[in-house]
Amino acid sequence: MSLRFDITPGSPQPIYEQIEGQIRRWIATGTLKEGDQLPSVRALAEQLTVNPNTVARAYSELTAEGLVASHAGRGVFIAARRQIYSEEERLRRLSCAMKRFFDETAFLDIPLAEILRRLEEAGTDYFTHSPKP
Amino acid sequence: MSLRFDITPGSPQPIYEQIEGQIRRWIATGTLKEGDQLPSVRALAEQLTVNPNTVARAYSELTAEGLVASHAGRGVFIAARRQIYSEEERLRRLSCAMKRFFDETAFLDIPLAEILRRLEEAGTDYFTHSPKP
Amino acid sequence: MSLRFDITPGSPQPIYEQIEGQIRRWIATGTLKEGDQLPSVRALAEQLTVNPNTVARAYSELTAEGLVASHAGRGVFIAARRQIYSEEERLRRLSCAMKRFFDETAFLDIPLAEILRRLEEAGTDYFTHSPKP
Amino acid sequence: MSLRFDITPGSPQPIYEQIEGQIRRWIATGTLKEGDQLPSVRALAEQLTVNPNTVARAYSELTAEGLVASHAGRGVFIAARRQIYSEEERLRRLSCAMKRFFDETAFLDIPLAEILRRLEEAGTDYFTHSPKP
DNA sequence: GTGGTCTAGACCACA
DNA sequence: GTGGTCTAGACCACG
Repeated sequence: MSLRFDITPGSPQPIYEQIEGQIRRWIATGTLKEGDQLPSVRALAEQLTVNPNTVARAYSELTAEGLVASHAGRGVFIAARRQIYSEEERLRRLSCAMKRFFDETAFLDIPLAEILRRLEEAGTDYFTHSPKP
Repeated sequence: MSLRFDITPGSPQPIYEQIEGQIRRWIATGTLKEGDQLPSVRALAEQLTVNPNTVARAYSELTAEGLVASHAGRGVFIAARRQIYSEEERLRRLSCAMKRFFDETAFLDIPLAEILRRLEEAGTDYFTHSPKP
Repeated sequence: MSLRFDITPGSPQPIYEQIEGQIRRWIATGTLKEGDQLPSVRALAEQLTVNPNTVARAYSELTAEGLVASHAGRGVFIAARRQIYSEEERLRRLSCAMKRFFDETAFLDIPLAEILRRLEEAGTDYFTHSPKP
Repeated sequence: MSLRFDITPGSPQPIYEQIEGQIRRWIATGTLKEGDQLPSVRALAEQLTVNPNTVARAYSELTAEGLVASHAGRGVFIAARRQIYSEEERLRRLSCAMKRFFDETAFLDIPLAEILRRLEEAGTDYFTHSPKP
C-alpha cells in the first residue's frame, strides 16, 4: 500500500518540509507505527514526481530527529518513539515558535481571544484529521 | 535612548525579519507610538553591526505595510495606525502563521492543551509586558 | 518567447518600478495568466542589462502584493488572483494616484473635459489592447 | 496678506513639490494673477518652518517652467501666462501620466467606470476648490 | 545629515 | 539551474 502524500509544489513551504510534515503527522497520530517501512527514496520521488534529492533530504532530517531509521540496503523504517530533545530544549523551541507566531500576527488587529479560539480549533484539527495515508 | 534590539545573525530567520518583528512588537505593545522616530538606517546598522541595506530592507517592508513612514532627509517615523489588509487577507495570514506554528511544535511531544495554555499566557504577556526598549 | 519590457534607465521612476508596472499591466490585461512563469531573475537582468538585484526587488514587491509567487529553485509564477488590500486601503491608493495625476497634468493647459475624455479612451484601451508581450 | 499653504512634512510627496503644487493651483484657478508677488524665500521658509533651500527649490522649478519670474533684489512674481511646452510635449506628458496612473490603479479591482467617475469628481474639485490663499 | 536606488559579487537553500 | 540573503560601496534626492 502506498502512502497518500499531498504535495503542493510551489507553495511557500518547501517540498521536503511538506513530506516531513506529513510523515511526522502520521507518526504522531499513529497511522505509522514503529517498524513500518517508508517507500524508498527513488520510489517516492517517482510517485510525487519530484527530485530524489528532495525526498532524501526529508528522510535525512527525520533520521536526524530520530523519528525514522534507515538501514542501508533494506530501506527506511519508523523508529521506536523517543524524544531527542531535553525538556529544556523543547520548551525553548516552543517559546521561540510562540514569539514568532505573535510577531507574525500581532499587527493583524485580530483579538487575542479569537486567535486562541482559532488556534485551538486548528490544533485539534491538526492532530486528529491527519491526512489519510 | 536607543532601542534594545536582539539580533541573532545566522539564525534561520533572516536579520531583516528579526528587525521587522521587534519593531512590529514594539508598535503592537505601544512601546513605540505614532510619531516616534526610529534610529537612522546607518545608525542602526552600526549598532547591530549589520549592513545598512539590511536595515533599509526591514524599514522598507514596514513602510510598504503602512506601519512606518519614511521622510527623505528627516528619518523614519511610526505611522498612524491603519489596517491595509482585507479581512480575507488577514485571516489567510493568521492561518499560515498557525500552520507554521504547529509544524514547528507538533513533534515536541507537548500536549495540545499545554501548548494552548502557554500560548494564552504568552499572548497576554506579549501585549502587556512589552519587552523593554 | 520573451516578454518585451520597455525600460528607461535614468527616468525619475526607478527601474524596479518600471518592471513592476509592466508586469502588473500584463496581469491586469490578461496577457499574463495564473500559472505563467516569469523570466528568471538572472535572465531578465541580462535581457534588460540591469543588476539582478533590481529585478529581484521588483519580483519581491510583486510577491509581497500577492500578484506572483516564487518557488525556490523553480522560478516565479503568476499567482491566483486575490485582493490583499482592504476597501479603505484601495480607495486610499486610488486617491493618492489621482492626486499625483492631477499634479502632473494640471499645468499643461489641457481642459479637464479633454483630459477625462482621453483618460476614458486610454483606460478602455489599457484593458483591451494590452501591449504586446 | 500671506498665502495659506498647507504643508504636510513627511508625506511621500516632498515638501518642495507640495509648495509648487499649491502655487500652480492658485495660478491655474486665478487666485494668483500675473504680477502678484510671492513671499520671499526666507519669509516663506520661516512661515512654514522649513529649510529655505526647500522653498528656493520650489521657486526655482516654477521659474524654470515660466510660471513665475524672480527679479533679483525685488522678489518673485507671477509671470505672464505662457506655455513653454509644445502641443506635442504636452500630449506626451499627459500620456505618460495616464499610463502611470493606470499602472498604479489597474490591480486595485476598481471598475474603470468608477475610477473615471471619481476622477471627474476629483478633477472638478481640484480646479475649483483650490485651497484658500 | 537623512533615506532611496543601483551595482557587484559572495554565499546559501531548494530542486 | 532557481530565488533569497547579505555585504560593500557608489551615487542621487531631500532638507
